[in-house]
Amino acid sequence: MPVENTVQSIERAIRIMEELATEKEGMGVTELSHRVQLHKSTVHRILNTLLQYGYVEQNPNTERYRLGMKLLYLGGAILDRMDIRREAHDILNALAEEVNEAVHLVVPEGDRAIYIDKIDSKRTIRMYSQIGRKAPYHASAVGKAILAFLPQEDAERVISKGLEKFTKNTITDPEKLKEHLEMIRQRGYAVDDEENEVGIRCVGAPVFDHTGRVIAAISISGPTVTVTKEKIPELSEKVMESARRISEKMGWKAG
Amino acid sequence: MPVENTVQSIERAIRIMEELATEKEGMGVTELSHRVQLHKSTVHRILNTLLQYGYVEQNPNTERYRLGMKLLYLGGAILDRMDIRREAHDILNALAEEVNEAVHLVVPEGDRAIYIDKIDSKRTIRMYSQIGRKAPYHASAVGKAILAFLPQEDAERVISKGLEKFTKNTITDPEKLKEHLEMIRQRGYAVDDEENEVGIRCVGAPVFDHTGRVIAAISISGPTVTVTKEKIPELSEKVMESARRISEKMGWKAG
DNA sequence: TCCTTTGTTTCGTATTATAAAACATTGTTT
DNA sequence: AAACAATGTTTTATAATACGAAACAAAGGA
Repeated sequence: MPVENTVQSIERAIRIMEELATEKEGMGVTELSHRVQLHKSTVHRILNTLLQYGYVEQNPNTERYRLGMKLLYLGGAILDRMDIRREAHDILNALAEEVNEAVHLVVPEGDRAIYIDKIDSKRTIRMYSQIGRKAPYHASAVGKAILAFLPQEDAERVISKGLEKFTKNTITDPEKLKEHLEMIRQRGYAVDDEENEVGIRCVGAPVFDHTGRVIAAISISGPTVTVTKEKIPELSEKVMESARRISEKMGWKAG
Repeated sequence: MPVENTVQSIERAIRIMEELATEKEGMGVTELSHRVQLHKSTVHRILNTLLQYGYVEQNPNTERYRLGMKLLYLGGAILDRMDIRREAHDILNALAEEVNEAVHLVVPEGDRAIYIDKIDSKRTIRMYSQIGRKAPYHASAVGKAILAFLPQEDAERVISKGLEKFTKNTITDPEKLKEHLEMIRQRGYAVDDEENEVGIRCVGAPVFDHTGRVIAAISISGPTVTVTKEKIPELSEKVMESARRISEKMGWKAG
């Protein structure tokens, strides 16, 4: 998708890095050039550039390339500017300890919610998640918890872009979603009942700042075998309590 | 520093992103073009490219540019491939809780040690640190803890590159450092006594893998007013115990 | 030994990125 | 109100750069 007034070679570098992000063990030049549909020597030259600056590293034995640690520096700078991450971390830790499931913190980012912190569960059967990844607003507990408390015109804009179907449980009817969001506003928490991913259930609650705006959401997430429907009442109380505590740390006042 | 067979415009994009990483609140086009010494319209075009792909974002009110969340996705992919981070996190949390100081996990990265996880202390007076940033081997507790257990030729290579002076306490004499590393090997822990930064003291210990190689280090770090010299014996025991537990999780066997 | 495959290097030139100039907008000063 | 200053954004001729085809080097397998 070429965009106007952009630098093509930078776009190519971006494509290459994003392709490398999908392969934990890295990739060779030939495979990568097939994937991004660029000539092998072009890919090699771009990789060499990224290699010189630490954005890519090469395994000397396998000669495969993978993302380099310099991206950690840049990502770390972003994490570091997020006050809410600092404020929420202990509360998330305590919550994860208490319920023994994965716990996540997300913030709104464009048309999706982005994971900015997580505490993994200690169970053998776990769900997979990754900082920096995004979740759809309408199909995730954290997304719905944010959507329910966004200003109406913002929520309308999200809904009007269409509600993609991820599983047979995903809410794809705008009217149905709006009713659902009203219910979330009444209850104070949201449930993703295998709407985003089969076999995963999440209970989420919104976080507010000093102006009363929703700025984030947290969730308790796990496989449906451990996050059962019977547990929802208990988990919802706990996630709301933690969200309230984080909100207060962000300057929110009840009422 | 131009390098051969590199793509100049990609290098420029990298320089721009790294400059933006130094300014939490972002920067305008004009300031940025002064800093990277490129024409304003060139900088603008590169920024626009990065903007389109989420690597940079622009505050609509101030028009300032800052790093974008896509870097969090790439950084998250790197964090996610690190098994040690997953294994160590709970142990680090417990340690931080126990000593009420900042706790860090670092791994070797080229000629420095890079921070890949941290637990901040709950005290009012804290030290500043950031995931993705690097510490010099010879002047940090984590660095020295790794250096002391590296194969001799690797340690020699590090030392032969010169020992930069950061404070009046920094060890800059190669012979003195080698004696110091021997002491660390005997004791099993390292101390950074305001060698990297005035007012900061750290106690670190190495982490080993199943082959017996040093693969990481952890530390307890804080301002000298709370991490006092009197506390070093106690803190060293605790940091070594935690490092040993992480080592075992990484497959290390004593003996 | 020959063949295949992969990563790396070379180099002519077509394409791309540059940067100077102009423009649009906002805030400040006279 | 008009003039000025400063900033971000757009336009465009062309110099510079990036591209990609071809060749090369090395390793592994038949």
